[in-house]
Amino acid sequence: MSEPSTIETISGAEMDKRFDPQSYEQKWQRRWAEMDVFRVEVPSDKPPFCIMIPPPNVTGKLHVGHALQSAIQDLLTRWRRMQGYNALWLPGTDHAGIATQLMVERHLATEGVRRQDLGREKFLERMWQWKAQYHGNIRRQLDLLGASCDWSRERFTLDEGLSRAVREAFVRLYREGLITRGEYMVNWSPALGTAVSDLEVESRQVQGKLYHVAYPVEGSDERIVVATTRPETMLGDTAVALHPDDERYRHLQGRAAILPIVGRRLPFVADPMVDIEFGSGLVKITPFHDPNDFEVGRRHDLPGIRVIGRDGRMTGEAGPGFAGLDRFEARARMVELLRDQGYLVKIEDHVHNVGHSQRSGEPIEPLVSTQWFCDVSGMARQALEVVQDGRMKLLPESWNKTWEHWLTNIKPWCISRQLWWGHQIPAWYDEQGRAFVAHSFEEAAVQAGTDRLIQDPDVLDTWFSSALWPFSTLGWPDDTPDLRTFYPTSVLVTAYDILFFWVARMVMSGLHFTGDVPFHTVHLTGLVRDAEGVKMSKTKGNVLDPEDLIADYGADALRFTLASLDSPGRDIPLNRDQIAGYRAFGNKIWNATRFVLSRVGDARVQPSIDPAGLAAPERWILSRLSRVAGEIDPRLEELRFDEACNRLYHFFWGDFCDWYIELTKPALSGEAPRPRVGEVLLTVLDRSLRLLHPMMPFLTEELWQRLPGHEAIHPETICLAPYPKGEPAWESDEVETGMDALIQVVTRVRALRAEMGLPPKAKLDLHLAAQDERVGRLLAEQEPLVRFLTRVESIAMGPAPEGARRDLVAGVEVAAVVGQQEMGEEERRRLLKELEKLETEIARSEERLSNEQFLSKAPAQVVETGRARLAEMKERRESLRSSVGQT
RNA sequence: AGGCCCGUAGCUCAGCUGGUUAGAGCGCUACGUUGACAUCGUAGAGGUCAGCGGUUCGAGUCCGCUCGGGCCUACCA
Repeated sequence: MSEPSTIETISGAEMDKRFDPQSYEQKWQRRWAEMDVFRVEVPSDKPPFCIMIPPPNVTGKLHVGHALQSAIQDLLTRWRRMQGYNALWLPGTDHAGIATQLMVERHLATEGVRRQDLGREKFLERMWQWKAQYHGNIRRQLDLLGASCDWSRERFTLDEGLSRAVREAFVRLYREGLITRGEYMVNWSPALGTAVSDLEVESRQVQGKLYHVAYPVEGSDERIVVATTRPETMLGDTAVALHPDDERYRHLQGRAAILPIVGRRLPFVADPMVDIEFGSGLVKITPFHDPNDFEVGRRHDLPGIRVIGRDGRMTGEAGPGFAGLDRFEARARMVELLRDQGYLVKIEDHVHNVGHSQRSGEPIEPLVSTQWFCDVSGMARQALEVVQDGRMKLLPESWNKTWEHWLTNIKPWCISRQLWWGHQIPAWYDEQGRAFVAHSFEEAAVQAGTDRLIQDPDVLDTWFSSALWPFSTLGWPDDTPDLRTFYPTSVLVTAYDILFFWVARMVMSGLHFTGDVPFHTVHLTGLVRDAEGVKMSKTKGNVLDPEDLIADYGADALRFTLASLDSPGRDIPLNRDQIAGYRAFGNKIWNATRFVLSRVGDARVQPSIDPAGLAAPERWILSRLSRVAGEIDPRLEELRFDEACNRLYHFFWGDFCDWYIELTKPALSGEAPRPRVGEVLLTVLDRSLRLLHPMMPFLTEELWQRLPGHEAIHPETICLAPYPKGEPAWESDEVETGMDALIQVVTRVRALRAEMGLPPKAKLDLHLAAQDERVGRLLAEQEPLVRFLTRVESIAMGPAPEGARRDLVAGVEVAAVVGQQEMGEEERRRLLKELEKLETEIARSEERLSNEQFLSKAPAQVVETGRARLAEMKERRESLRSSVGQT
């Protein structure tokens, strides 16, 4: 796809009028790769900065959420790199156990093949082929975005290195007694044929039925009533529970009920789990098919009966009429039988929550099963602490409570999965079924004293390996230079929807295995939604594909859009209009550069500029640039990408293009020459491009390479040029105040023209009178500029003549003389309306300024500005009155 | 049931520790095209900051309640 790229000289101002991102974006991505600019060296004198990519599914496709996260990660990495950090963005992918295996199984199904037909080995071969086929997609897409990853350090969770880390972690936890194997109630997904963790179960509200069933009491004519949403589980009942304090059922204690249909004896047990208020206050207990009942069963030593199997069908133990039936068919059958035999008391509609398998969508079947569990309670406490004591920051902080709540209510993590794609559990069984957990078969064989061992067929939850990602990718468990240099990493950027799946587990395992947090800061982004704020989904057809967006608008526009929409604590509505808006910004930057290059003659970019000897417009833009540059680092340090983007956008478009470039025109044309305008233009452009580079890497590189003299900043690439900072020597309040007045005067005159309904070319004479002497001087010096920008005939410095239309802005009285022009009715009405507003404003201001409380309690500064404001409003009122009064 | 977030211009959103006249983008209106850019320029219209109460000299901002919307956690059979 790529013709060999040549390093031709890119200069000259023969630029197209419209910019075309396609023409240069991938060229630069290739060239950066050839120059190897993103590879980090270790050890290094530079301070380390490191971000681990949240590894996407190795065979997946990046969605806009990935694009958002990647844009931010790349922004941070490029910014730190330019600041002189040894900045590593480590890329990689996840094997994504269930998701990927499902994909391949579905693919096989089209050939009429099941994985069981192939057998484990052959099936895994297919999996690896699949991985090989799609693996390149992720890199290709990240390249499209302009990601500055160090691909020499790319990792995959099933790589040998990471697999070793997984085995090491497993063995350690096992030896510490934190990983155990046991028979417990788990969330079983019949369609997937595996257990899943609590997090992989999503509860959905379901319109169901509540069946009230009569159970005879043994040795009497009494019948008690129990309620259930799942009558089919009755077949596995082994008790009926009541609350120990429930007076109504005191007489039942020590006795038993008889299970209808089956006739089994069900002892009554007293357990506080029963809610006296709900239903009859009696609960049927099915220890093997309900998580609560499982606990009750344990407490009372009740037997369990497995009536539903792993395939979701009734087992032989369910009895002849049921064995082999699907669990939902069994429900219908049971209801029918109960009704026929007079046990069914009533059926009510009942809205309740039912756990569904997140991956397959079907209802979870709670089953008792032998699985591997990880006790994370101790690690959870540590993870809680590091947020509380500030060793790790969650941003936005509003997540702290959720973090706390989840970690304090955490249960053992079921880590085994009945799948083939993943890290096979490093446990081997001898012929007696004893388990030996070890790093390898050999080690297990030594422990067991035999090599007649069979490895546990199950694999680990995908998130088990992801939990080790921040350090396994750096070489852990070995003590590597990378690990020493980059761990703990700097920032984690991810969406809040995997806070528990992934972030919490990384923190827990990081603290446990390395004794340190895996990252200092977690930046939780919102979820990207469509223009209406609706979650994107394939079925709704509202999915925006980053590749399409890049093709339509360019990667830079997409990146800038995403970064500016990343406000804390909010989901992100993305629409094409916004991206088009930032593409226009790219075009603006392109054309501003085109203008500068075509007009600056021999001038060159200056590494530094001494403002002494420069005229006010030059000193103004340098001052503005310095202030904006000084605002970017703090914003990026706080991860406020939206604010950083907005400031740069407004500086470049507003200050630089709308004003400064316009201000240079009379100077460049020779109409009103000023010193070193070209140098200033180029230097401001250079720094602006550098400031924007982390957000818009391609465009800024493409343009920066064309600036004469850019080599003095960095010989090769803007990627490695220093990130600009504020230049205190450039900043001047006086110049900014004066130029601000000039800008406001110009704006006011233009508005006057429009208000008076004057054609743009109608003659106008201007009188300007500044209250501040320095402002007056600046206006006088720049008189040709003001004339150029306002297109007035003449400007006189001094008080307004009789009959002029007067106004006051920024302490400057602006008076326009318009020949015999009469004031129109419309304009007169507008002025009167404005005067009226001004009057109420003045009244309010006077009231406050005469308030003793305000004067004594408010800070002097506030009182001061209040007074100045009042004075200005009064003057403005005078001006307006005279304008209105004279008609 | 508990927790969290949100309600600011027609739309999507900023507004930091309370302090002048509440901002942006898009959209809308009028005008403008002999050269940086029509992916543009100039000027403008548009908001009782969901509601009520409180704290304060001062509240979009802090506190309480109400209404409306969203999300997350939870075993009510």
